[in-house]
Amino acid sequence: MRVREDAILSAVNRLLADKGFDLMTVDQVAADVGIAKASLYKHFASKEALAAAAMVRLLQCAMGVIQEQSTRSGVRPIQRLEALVRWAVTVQLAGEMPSLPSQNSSLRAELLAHKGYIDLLIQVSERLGEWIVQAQAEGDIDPALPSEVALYSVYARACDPVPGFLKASGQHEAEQIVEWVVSICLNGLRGPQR
Amino acid sequence: MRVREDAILSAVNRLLADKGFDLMTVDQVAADVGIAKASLYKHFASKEALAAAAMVRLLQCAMGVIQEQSTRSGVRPIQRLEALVRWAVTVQLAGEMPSLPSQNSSLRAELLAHKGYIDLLIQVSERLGEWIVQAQAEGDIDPALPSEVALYSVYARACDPVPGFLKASGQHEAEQIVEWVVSICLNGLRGPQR
DNA sequence: GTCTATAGCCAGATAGAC
DNA sequence: GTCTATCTGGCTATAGAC
Repeated sequence: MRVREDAILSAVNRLLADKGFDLMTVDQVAADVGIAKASLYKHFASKEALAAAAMVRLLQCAMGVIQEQSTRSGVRPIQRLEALVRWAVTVQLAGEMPSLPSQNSSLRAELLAHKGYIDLLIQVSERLGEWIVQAQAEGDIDPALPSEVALYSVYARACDPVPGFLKASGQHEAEQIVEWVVSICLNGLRGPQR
Repeated sequence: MRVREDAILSAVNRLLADKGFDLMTVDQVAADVGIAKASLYKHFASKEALAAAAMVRLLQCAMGVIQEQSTRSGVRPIQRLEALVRWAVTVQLAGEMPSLPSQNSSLRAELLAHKGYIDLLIQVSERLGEWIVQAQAEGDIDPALPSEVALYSVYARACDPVPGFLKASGQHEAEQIVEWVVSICLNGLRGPQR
């Protein structure tokens, strides 16, 4: 059932964003959805599969943002990148960005074996890579930087602890926090002042 | 016994850097040190206490770097900050930076109750805060940025996934990776070009 | 303070009826 | 596909001898 699985993934997404993979329990997922744990396992083979499916959904959202930015005309590549970074930071600040530990080996294995996930990840990386190279040609990203470095720097905004800390301090508006984090990111990639 | 506890904390530090708090097991710590698990609990009351002690040791190292930088004369505040960021990134890249999940509640509670930890954290934050304000006065950090934002951005370099990813790609030297990450961080804080 | 042995708990996963 | 009930294993922490 498609609707049921969507509800499951929403719960997984929320729990991953809230507690992370290691502290998320399948019992909690089942409780949040309102079904028995055994029923969950009829839809997804393992806890790792749950996380993988949530990550696929996230990457699909990212591709949506990328597609949307691609249709804008008369826009510099750096502005498309900025829009994607802003989206990522906004989602994270809203507590809706699932976070996976890069350390967990069973999870890594499952993710690397998940064709849908890998394919999407490659797609996203290639699209962003193009924008980065173009932005370097226009001088908006330091041409001395390998595009790989810029790509990882963009990806890292999805798990940046800074927005969360600033939000927890309670002294700033969410929109303001997003602007700071986005501009710090892009200014960092722009390179030294001349 | 002081030597024994130092060996324990070294093992904890290594395991925290390698697997993180949730995946680190007390059994592994005991095995690494070469003693029985029950003996471990004679030195530290809980797994959380182990992590807290490791974090205190890390903050002491950070204070050491700060003190050392304070003695340098004729050096701009931004250069002192740069040295600290470089130290953090280097430690992290060497796989010696313990990482704690900001989500785990039992751990957070124990850390916040640990006076030695909190005091050190405040000390470090105040010292770095001074440098940041001075760097803003000299135009090396965007004066429009609350110093708090810059402080968190510096702290975040200790758990930045970018150096690890770049190292895993195997295409770059560690020194080169450190320089990229450090300069991206400082350029980001410098603000927009004029 | 060190050990062996074990208590107690909890989480992932499964069995089997409906 | 959903449920209740249970298995299984691993983990934190402790008991108790030496």
